[in-house]
Amino acid sequence: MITIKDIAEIAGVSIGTVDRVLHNRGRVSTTTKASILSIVKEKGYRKNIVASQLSNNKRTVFAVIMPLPHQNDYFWDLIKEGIETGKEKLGFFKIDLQYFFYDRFDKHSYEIEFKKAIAIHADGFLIAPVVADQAIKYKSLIREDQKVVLINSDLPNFSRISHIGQNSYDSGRTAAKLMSQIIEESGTIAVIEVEPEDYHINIRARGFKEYIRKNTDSTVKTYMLPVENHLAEYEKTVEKMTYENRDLIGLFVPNSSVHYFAEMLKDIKIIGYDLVEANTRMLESGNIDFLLNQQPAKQGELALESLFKNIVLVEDVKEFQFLPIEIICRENLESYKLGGKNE
Amino acid sequence: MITIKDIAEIAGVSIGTVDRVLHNRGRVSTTTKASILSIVKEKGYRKNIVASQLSNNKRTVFAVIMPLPHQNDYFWDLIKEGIETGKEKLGFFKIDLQYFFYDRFDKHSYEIEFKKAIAIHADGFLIAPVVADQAIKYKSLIREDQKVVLINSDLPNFSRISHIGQNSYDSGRTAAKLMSQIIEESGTIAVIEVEPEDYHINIRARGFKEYIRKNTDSTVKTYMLPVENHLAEYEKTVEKMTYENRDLIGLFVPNSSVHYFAEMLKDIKIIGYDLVEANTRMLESGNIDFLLNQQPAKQGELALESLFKNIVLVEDVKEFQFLPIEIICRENLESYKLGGKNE
DNA sequence: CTGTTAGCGCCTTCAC
DNA sequence: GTGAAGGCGCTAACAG
Repeated sequence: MITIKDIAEIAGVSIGTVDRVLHNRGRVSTTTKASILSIVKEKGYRKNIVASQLSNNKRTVFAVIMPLPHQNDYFWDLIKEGIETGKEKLGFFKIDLQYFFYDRFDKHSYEIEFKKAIAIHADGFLIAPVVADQAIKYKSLIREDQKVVLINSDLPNFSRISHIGQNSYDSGRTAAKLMSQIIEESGTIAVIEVEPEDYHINIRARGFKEYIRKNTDSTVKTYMLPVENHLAEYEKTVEKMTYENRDLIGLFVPNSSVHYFAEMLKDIKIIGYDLVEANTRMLESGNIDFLLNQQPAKQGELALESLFKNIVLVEDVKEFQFLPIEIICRENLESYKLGGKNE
Repeated sequence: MITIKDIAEIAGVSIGTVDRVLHNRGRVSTTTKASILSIVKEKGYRKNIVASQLSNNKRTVFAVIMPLPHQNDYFWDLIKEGIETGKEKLGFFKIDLQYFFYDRFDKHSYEIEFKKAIAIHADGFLIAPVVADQAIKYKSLIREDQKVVLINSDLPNFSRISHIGQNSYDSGRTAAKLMSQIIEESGTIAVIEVEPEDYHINIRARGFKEYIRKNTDSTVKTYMLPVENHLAEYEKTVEKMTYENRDLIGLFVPNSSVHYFAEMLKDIKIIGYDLVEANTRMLESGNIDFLLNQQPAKQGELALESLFKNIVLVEDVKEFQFLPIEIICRENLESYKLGGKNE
């Protein structure tokens, strides 16, 4: 592995000069610059980040903008954990994390937190843009040289180095496949949808419905997820669902709120999302048949790793990083709880 | 973060002395040693590996001892890939990998390769001890100060810093749960077992059988996996299986050879293991219903990471690291192929 | 037994 | 424009 000193020697200049052209700072005569660059290219020079980090005294700071951890049944807490372990792994590299949690149900919250994040002049942003319209509205506050990674859901025309998430459509289809296997005969299957802003959730619902229609004799019927997080609202929805469909055999809830429904519904097959505490309990008790998982922790970890790779190591990062669609039932649940972090 | 220099200052000694006690090299008076250690503890000193690596000129070398990558339908190649990406992530840290591939079907191969591995005086060993008896027989050749990580299967009384694998019993139960869901009525389910030396495979079979017996009305019947990898042998087994059981409704193959069976058997439900090429093709075509995955790549990566952590960073590593039991069907297969490494 | 010193490869400041 | 020099934190060799 060639070093900056080697280059200097070959070019017949000092390491200071080499450094200058490598970082595009200070003035260097065009001739020496060209000669240095050609050596760099020819010899395949890559900077030694270990040395670089040691010497470099500035810390790189990342702003994490995401919903309050407790929202969506603590789903976001899992993401946060992953970000944390990502930082852990980066060990002695000088990176700072600053969190900005917004209330996803409060219209103004995103703006407030986002502007706070802008103010710290971070080198990179890790954003979970659940409130799509808001995220798009303020995105121009991010400077060109600040890198962003979008996590969990993607946004069109949002300039970012990477999006980390899951293929929502296939995920819905996977749920449908399972549903079709576990129902004993055909009937009506209820599908929950959500407010349009959270569109990747609805894509799951679409994948589910299209699969069921194409591959089974069952019918699907759509119900809206209560906007207010009150038990009474869920009860109303469940009542309506059961009243309207005497032949109700299954329910698909494309997000973490499946446990609310599972608690009230017996004798039908239920498939939902996310290994949040409330859901895993229902899975264990048998009220929920399958949960799909989107590896929130892994998403967080990958997101941080990607920012680091792009900003600190100055390496390219894949524009899309889709994680596996994980299927969880009672029998393999334990193996997921441990998550490779046991004992 | 406190540095070695800070400690020296506080203790009123030179950094050389501090270094000596931290590395247990050279003689240091008991008093100064005690005082330094107390400061270390009190201030929570952790060595800066970035600086350490930069300064340290010796490379640490790991010996990887595993079956030939192409064996078991290229399963081991997946493990190897994981080890490789693990190394990739360790980037500029000076670690060397040396592979020693043994032929798992050749009695003497393990001994030969293992002795070669011993000869390089590695700092750590990453061993996949499929041939349990051999591995145990020669383990004493490893020195006390050499750390070992066992991957894929574990060995009793084998002194190792960590075992990385999967809970075989639960994995069998998970397969059984799926089988019980997809069969339409009861009948006979064939289960394949293997030579006893590969015992974790048979534990899967046991988990499967016990679940089926307890939770369904179906019967299970055991057949042995052909020792010789000839198509004719598989054909014989399949013939026997179908001839003996007119009501054959399902087949469980607890390892990667499921595709041989799937190719010949129609109209029954089939569950097997591992996302090797031959199997994923059968999953796509519908001949196999579910595959369980044991994250071979992740296993490899974790194993390398664990060695690194323990040897280079001198940090503790969990003794058991069990990975999730992953369920794959046609609909989520694509998401696993990408494996977060796409685009 | 203990202190000093010269690097590891890169970055930054200062002087010419 | 360019070079020289000091330092990041740790290691290892050398001198007492």
